[in-house]
Amino acid sequence: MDNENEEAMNDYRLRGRIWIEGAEGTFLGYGRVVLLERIRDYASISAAARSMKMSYRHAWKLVESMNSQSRVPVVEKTTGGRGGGGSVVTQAGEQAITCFWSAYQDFKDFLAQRSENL
Amino acid sequence: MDNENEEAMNDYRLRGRIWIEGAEGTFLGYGRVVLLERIRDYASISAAARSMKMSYRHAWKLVESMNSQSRVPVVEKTTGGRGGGGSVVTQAGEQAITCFWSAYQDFKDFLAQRSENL
DNA sequence: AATCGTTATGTTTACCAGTATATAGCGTTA
DNA sequence: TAACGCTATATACTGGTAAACATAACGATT
Repeated sequence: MDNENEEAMNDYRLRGRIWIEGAEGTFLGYGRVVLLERIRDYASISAAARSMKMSYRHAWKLVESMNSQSRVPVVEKTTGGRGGGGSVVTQAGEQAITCFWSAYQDFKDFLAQRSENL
Repeated sequence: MDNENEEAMNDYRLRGRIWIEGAEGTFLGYGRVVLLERIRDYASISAAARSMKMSYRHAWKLVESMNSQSRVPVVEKTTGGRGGGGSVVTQAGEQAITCFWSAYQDFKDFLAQRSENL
């Protein structure tokens, strides 16, 4: 196909974000899910936060927010003991992760699809 | 259908936002499109801004941003004259409005669709 | 009982987007 | 030519969010 006299290529992109809202606002978003995954990987909120260059305080608040909006906690925390304690992502947490990535993938497809012919 | 022993109704909602990006970042978003529509309705950036309780400065910046990212301006501004001047939304602006609402509607459908069974 | 690294939580600081304020320039109309 | 209300633009202020800082509590292990 000859491109010479065609309209200029579309250099606009459709972009966006999605999140899952619960009773108190955001329940799950991109950052929260990545945090969950890292908590799972490191078995520690503080290590997860460090790995994302996020302040522990902030990470802790996010976990509180998620737990308080879930019937079953997404993260179980242990205080004290050998190594000072730690945290694990529950089955419900794993489901939340999967659920979000599923919606996220569809959303990415949607954006790519609708980015053509803007 | 008997609801007694069913899983609790889903009280999560999938939410999100979308915007169209150009070379310098956001080109069109919800607020910008509403602003465009009001500029069209009032034939004035300042009246449009007032009607949205948005500062004139902010509105003006948004218009600059949109115009600078569009091959053809979306708003044409007139300085001085009867009434001090004014602004009109161009054909390209109208197209931008339509284009965004179209994507927005599809996005709303997507969110509603994916909100079921979270 | 001393240690360790984590969870838990309050307090202060830094930052930035948007608002407020102020002023100049413009050009048609009366 | 005076006036009007809008565009144009600089500077200062503000409020809310995230980061930074600072401790305290905890409990298995040694």
